[in-house]
Amino acid sequence: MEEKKKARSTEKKKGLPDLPNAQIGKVVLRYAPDPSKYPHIGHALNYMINELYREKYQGKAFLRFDDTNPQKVAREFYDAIRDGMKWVGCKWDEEIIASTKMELFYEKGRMLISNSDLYVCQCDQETIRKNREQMMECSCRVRSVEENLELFDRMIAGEFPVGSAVIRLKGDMRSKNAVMRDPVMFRLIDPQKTPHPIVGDKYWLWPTYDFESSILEKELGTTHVLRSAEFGTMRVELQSYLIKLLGGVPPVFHQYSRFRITGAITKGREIRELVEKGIVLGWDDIRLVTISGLKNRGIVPEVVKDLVLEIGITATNATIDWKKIETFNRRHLDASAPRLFTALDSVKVRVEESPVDQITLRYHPTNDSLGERTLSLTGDFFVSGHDVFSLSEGDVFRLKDLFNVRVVEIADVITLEYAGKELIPNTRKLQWVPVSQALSLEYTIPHSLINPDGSINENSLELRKGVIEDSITAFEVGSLFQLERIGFAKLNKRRDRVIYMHEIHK
RNA sequence: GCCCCGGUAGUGUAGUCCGGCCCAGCACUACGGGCUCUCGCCCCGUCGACCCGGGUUCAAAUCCCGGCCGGGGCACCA
Repeated sequence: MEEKKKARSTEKKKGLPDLPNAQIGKVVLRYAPDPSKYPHIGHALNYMINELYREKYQGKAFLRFDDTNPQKVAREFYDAIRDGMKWVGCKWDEEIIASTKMELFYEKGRMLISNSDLYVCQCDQETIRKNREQMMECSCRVRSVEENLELFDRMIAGEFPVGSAVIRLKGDMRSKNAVMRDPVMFRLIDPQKTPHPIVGDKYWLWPTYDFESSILEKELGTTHVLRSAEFGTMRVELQSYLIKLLGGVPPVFHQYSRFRITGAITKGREIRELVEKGIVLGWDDIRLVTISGLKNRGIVPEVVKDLVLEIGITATNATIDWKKIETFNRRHLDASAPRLFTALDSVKVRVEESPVDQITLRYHPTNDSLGERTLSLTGDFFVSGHDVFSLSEGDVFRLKDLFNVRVVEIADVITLEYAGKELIPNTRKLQWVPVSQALSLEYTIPHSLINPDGSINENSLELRKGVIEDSITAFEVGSLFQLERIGFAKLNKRRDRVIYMHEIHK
């Protein structure tokens, strides 16, 4: 019994569950973002899910931009998405931009019209909506193939005003699934008013998502669609139906639930509001969970994988605690980040007759590859004000990794005296910065953007000052550190003798 | 309103298909302890859950029915 329990607990653990109908080497996946927003952690998770399955089955993956709504897509997002995917560590074999496949969509449109699967509908939007609700077919449905073909080409040519006609699928107006009730496959969009960032003002007639993605699913030979549940289960029937009409085999659809992050704003619209109101500094603000925000914050991409493996691809709504992200990140950073001494709200102390004038310290207690630095000492040090606060005259404490000191006098400058080199068990140990090697530190601490009551926290950036050892100048801007006894931090910039950093997390 | 889907400790999950090996496993958090020249990492321990009500059965987290709660969808968005 004991053994069985053990087997059960160790057997799982790593990796995502198997996909149905998946064979090594034959899986075809696609990342299908729509370039109308900056990618956030949710997209990162989606990318990673696909990436993990691509690896698991040694499959093929496409990056496919579903950019068939010129009213929404914008140039800047294509690169933001590519960058996000690269950061997360996703690989793709080929990139497809849907808007460059318009002739294919038209060709398939004509084919389906010829097969009487599509028809031109000239009812207005409201009528279409009502008819679908009441399961009623409209008279446009009986138009001849020839006439449909002619109208289709005239729509492509821009001869119809926007809104005056659409192309619909001859579905099933009596279906329980409302999506199957003759959905719109093409609609008119004025290219003069909203030119497309990739193809400009060339096209009037644009496929809808269901049509576009189904065509491309078939062309690409997609075997598995892994996406979040926001697409809805009703679309699966439609898209499968369309793919069959085109002579393809529908992929396996796997839709996992969306998730929330506690203390973070994940809705694109709300992030946009924060950016526009100037509450955050931009889409890459360190308080945001956009991919660029996380990257800026100092979250390492491995965390995305950790999260996916932890959450899996279940249908239940998951709430990710931001603390979880910190925990995962801390583990990665703990192994790789150099340690540095910092004193916040620094206070100067003087050690009289300091017997040591130089010391070499490792950047990491166990990671040899990070090397070491040598600090020269004059007897004058900075320590954190917070530490000094609780000191009384006569107290003995230790300057960490250096020697013990006894408090002689607490005045403007705190005077200490050397009190031995040997480590005394249970002594307090304070980190220190030699005055001769101290640079000013501007330390920003990000707090949650949301107050416990749900309102926006307008003061979510706390600024603290201190000093940091000048060893930091040996590192590049963007490097990640552990400031001992303070937290993990990222170097943002250096200006003259001032170092700018922010706290990634404790 | 109409369609789906889901509800296992504070959180995330395993188990549910094919009822017994589950008086429910793992991880994070919290708490306690150990290690450590960091308030970090690591190690050990403790608390803690099958939404509710019926039914089927020798036996139900697992099957059936009803309820409650949560999520998604029902666009000329993706």
